[in-house]
Amino acid sequence: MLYLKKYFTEGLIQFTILLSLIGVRLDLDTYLNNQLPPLHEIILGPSSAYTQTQFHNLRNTLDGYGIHPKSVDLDHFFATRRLLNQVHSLDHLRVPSTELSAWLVHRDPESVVSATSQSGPSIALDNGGSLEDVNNSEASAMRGAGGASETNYSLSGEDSLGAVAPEDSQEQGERESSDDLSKELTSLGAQTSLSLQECLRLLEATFPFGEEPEFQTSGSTSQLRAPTEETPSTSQGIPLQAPLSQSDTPLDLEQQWQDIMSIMELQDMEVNSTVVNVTMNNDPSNNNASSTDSATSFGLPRSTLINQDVSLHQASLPSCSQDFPPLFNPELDSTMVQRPTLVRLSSSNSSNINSTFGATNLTGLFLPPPLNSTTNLTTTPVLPDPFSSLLEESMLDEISLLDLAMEEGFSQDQASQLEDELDSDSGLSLDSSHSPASPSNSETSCSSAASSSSTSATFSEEGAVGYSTDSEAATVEAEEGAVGGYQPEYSKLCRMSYQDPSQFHGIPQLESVNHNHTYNLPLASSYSERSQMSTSSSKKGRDKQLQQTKLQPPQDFIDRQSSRDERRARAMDIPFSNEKIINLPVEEFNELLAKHHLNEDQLSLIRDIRRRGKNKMAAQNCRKRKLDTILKLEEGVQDLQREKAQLLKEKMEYCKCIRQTKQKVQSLSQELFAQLRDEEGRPYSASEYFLQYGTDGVLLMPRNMTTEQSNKPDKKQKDKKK
DNA sequence: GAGTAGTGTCATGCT
DNA sequence: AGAGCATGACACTAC
Repeated sequence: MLYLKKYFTEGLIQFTILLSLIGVRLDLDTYLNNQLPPLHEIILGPSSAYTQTQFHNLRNTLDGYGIHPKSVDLDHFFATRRLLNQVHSLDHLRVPSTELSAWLVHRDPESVVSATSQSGPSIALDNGGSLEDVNNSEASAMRGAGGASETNYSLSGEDSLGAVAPEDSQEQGERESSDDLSKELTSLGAQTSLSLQECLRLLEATFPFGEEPEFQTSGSTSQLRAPTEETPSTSQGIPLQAPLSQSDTPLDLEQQWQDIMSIMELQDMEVNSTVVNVTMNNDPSNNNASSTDSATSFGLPRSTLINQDVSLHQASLPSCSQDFPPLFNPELDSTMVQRPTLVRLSSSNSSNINSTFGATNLTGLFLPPPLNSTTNLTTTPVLPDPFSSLLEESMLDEISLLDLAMEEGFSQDQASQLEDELDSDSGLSLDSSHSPASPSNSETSCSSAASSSSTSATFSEEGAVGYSTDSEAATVEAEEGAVGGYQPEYSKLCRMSYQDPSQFHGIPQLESVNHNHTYNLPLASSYSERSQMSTSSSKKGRDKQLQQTKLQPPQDFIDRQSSRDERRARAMDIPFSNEKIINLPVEEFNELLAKHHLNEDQLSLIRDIRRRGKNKMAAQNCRKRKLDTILKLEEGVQDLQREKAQLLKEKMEYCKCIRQTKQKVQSLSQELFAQLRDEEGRPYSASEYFLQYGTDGVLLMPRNMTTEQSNKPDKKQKDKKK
């Protein structure tokens, strides 16, 4: 658990990640015990109901809908969003890494145990031959997926790709037991390479479908070292399957988790062009520290191991931009380009790849299917599709879209707004805080017929709300409880609706109601406000305060809670309520003043009260408008982010399509190239010639041909219209 | 005690 | 010109 602590120290984000993933892991413990589908899904992403539930839970609890803007849970919320985004970015990383572990197997027959027991993230670097195999398998997987013909594309003409070593004995060995497998692999030790399919078939034959220990588990340092040290035990025919899958399961989960973390952190790091740098990037702080306890594969130990056993030094990371520049925009590429890092760890000879498959590999890095297909071919056919479908569809659709949308723009305010939208009752009472007959009531009547009927009926009874009715109204409001729970919080403010006096024209009572009644009876306004405050279940403190307040003498309470103008009005013996002073239409107001013989001080005070009351309501509306404006802007941002996410998704789909097309073109061109013969019947050398596609067909062009020369197709060229 | 949110009030400009 | 509205700024209060 030490590594957990270390992750904890890295911040709340990782804490949240841990929490969420712990849940997954717990589920998968039983999942594993039942010998059910492999652990790939854990690494690859939420392909099971567990993760789905997990994300639903995240969304339900942490997406802000149920979080108050001031709630500290928002920290979890935003952290979770980042987590989800990070998980999104993981989608294309897992499979390539898992695929590569197979190469460790075939590369070093002595390390069968390690390769089979370790995970994909353990980077098995190999030389050109391996790469060729990878490409072959990848291409065949592509063809298989695309329904293309099973043309053999062993790339016979490509010397640089290294040897293709399909062995008949290996074909037999794939049906044999693990003992035989070990022996076979041992016997193959002298070989530089063998085809990926053959190797993986052997593995598949040894490890029945669904278990696949070699791909499920992360390679720990100790385990990685074990093969070379404990080769005899392996070669002695010890059953590989059971012990590995059983004993390594708990550790594997940890390792996979750390692999996830490692790759997540990798994505945040700058991609280096060499494998050594990449591994160095992994070590220093996070991964190395986290991997020490559980001996995860991404730390320095693994790189050391790889350097020792698999000669990573010769590996290089080809530049993605070489082959596939225009397809990536900086935004998308920032993550996509980094993903190939792990994949490239296994690519020791990029030039070979590029020369033969062109953008295939690079595009394959962009999207998982081809690499997945490779893994799929040999290990779990279920893996790739669920992976891609879940990550690209489910996660992008259900999580990424929303999360991306919320990533920047989903503020606490919007969270509270959404919360309020779900909780219509609470939103009705905002302005009722001032008094039962306050504008909120009228506004409530605007938004809720039920509540308006009760409140407005109460307050319009008298026209100008009297003290008694206010008290009653306060009681009504308090009794309504759910409708009138006053919470002077942002989210409640957001629910304020504008005063719309025009709605009440012709209805003097309602028009009168449609104003702030703060200047009503002091007791009514403040007391009812506090009553409403007490109705809020979340304001227990206020409730206690209210209980104490209720015990106090009413007059005392009135004096204390009255506004200045109310007190002044009482002191000046103003014969009508502040409610009337403020809310009456100017004509009625003037008539009211005319009815009563008032001195100058009284008139001045009344006019001040009216002015201040009007201004107070105006200020409330102004603030409400501000908030609504902010919310609308945030909604706009959210919409734009959703749109952006959708566009990104479409872009990915287009890129996927382009990649597949490129692969097809590449395979066809290779097939075509292999069939081409010169005048003497000899095949053209791939190092000397290449195929150029033009509008009039395919031209065979010498590589040393300059651009100008290429414009003159008078050289050796053949038009192969296919 | 400081920070913050909510609210009331004033001043000002505009309709 | 007066009334009303909108809004920035400030002060007060409660948390």
